[in-house]
Amino acid sequence: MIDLQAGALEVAPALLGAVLEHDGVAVRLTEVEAYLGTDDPASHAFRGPTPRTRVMFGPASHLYVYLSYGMHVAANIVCGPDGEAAAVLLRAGEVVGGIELARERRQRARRSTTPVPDAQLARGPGCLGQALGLSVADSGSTISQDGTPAPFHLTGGAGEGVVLSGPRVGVSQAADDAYRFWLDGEASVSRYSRSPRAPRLG
DNA sequence: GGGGCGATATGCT
DNA sequence: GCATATCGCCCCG
Repeated sequence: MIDLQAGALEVAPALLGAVLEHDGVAVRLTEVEAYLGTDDPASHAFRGPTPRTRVMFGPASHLYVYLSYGMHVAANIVCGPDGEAAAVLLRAGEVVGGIELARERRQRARRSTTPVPDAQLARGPGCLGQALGLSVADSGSTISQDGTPAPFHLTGGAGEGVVLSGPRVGVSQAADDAYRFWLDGEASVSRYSRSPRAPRLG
């Protein structure tokens, strides 16, 4: 059982290997990123609460979902104490349950009909959101770890496999902090891509 | 594996 | 109003 009330830098690596289940599909998390809150210029919470980011400021064990580029949904697990806007972005995972349903959802969200390899069904934040069938309406949903009825269930995690870390993907602020964590050797881990707006490495 | 672009809610000015 | 966005996909070498 993962202590989601801990800080994002502690929760993020602990989530690797954990399985998140929702609406018929289960994903084993292989890649995540920590976002620290109002102290973190890359976090959506940096400039204080807004209607969209309100849930990040609430208690842990809830989901923060937002729309990206008008067509992708990305999901974060809210962590830290109530009032602190810590969260962990779910970047990628391996579909370990409901794979047929995940395929259908991904296929429907795509324009082309070229088949998606199984390892890529939840590779990337937008793809993971599609595989789980998420929408922004799921923002604020509760996550259960003990079997209590809830729209989202989290099991396992904490200490399996080799955890590597590096800079977060696509962030222009604090672009050199190693707040991205992933499991070594997993095919479902997305390729690293630095934000074009991030300052050049010195 | 690099480059270009879609398609739109959000939040600042 | 408008720049931006925790992206993904296709096309081209």
